[in-house]
Amino acid sequence: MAAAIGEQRKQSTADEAWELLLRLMMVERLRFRGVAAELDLHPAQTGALAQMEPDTPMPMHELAASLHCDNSNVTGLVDRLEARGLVSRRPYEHDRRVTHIVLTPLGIEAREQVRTRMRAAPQAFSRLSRADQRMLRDVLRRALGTTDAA
Amino acid sequence: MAAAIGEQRKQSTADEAWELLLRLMMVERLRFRGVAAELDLHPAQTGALAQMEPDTPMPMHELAASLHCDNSNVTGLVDRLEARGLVSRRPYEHDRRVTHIVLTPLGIEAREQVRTRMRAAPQAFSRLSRADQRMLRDVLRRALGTTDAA
DNA sequence: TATTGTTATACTCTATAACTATA
DNA sequence: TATAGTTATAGAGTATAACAATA
Repeated sequence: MAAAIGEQRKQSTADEAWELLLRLMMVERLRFRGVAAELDLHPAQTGALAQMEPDTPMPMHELAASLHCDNSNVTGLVDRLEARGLVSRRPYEHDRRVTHIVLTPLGIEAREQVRTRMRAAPQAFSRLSRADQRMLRDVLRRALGTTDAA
Repeated sequence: MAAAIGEQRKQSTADEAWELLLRLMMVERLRFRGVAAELDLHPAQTGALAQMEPDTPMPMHELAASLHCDNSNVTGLVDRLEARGLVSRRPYEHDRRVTHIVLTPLGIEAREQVRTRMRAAPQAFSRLSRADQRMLRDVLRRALGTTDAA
């Protein structure tokens, strides 16, 4: 039952941890989708909102870069967010090629919804003792680099 | 610079761990996309392949369930995988409403590619000591339930 | 009656290429 | 020349509703 076709050889400890993490993320992805659906937004749209800061105009090409997609993609994305009243375009005087995007009050609210809902730890974590939670956090800090390296 | 608008109040230890995890997954998502792109497949298509087992025919509605999407979605998905020679449809005699999907040899190979490439732990984990790796794995096991509960 | 898979429809995402207006 | 954003185009994902075949 375990050694089916000879599929899995030796799995390192790190690989085992990664497998567990993938399983967790599969579950959590449903939460993402649920939040987006409740706001009647496409997942990509919630992603865009999550990238933005209130009162912080963002050049469209910068949004494209954060989303790892083409500029042309952002045009339509912003069109639809703007039609929904969540963001608005604003010309940027110092470089007239650039257009800035800003969150509207409605957009700020939606963005807060997304962030607060997604920032809550998964249910699976509440199962852990406080010591385990600290251990998990500290190990992840070390993995990602205490400073900022990703 | 840290307390901008009063955005973040108190963040629990579990929430901190979750935030780190989200940061990790943002990076790893690029790996997913890269693997799919290298195989010239859409991410959803690689997901479908990953769900299937070699020599294990799968009803289409079951595939839809694993992917958390509608049956009608799977029709087109399988159409395209079949056109690529990665899967094939097979009638199921015992219930003639059902169609089974099976991986072709080419599909098995692609599925192996996807799985082996995605099963490797992220680079961030190699930065950890063996003790940390074990700790991470064991905590995650406890979080997800040693048995199977998610 | 309920389920499986398909079709039709509509909307969104996504990339590429060509275009403009700037720089 | 290079960059920012748009447009046009094409292909894929996704859901809903309606449908035929089967249970």
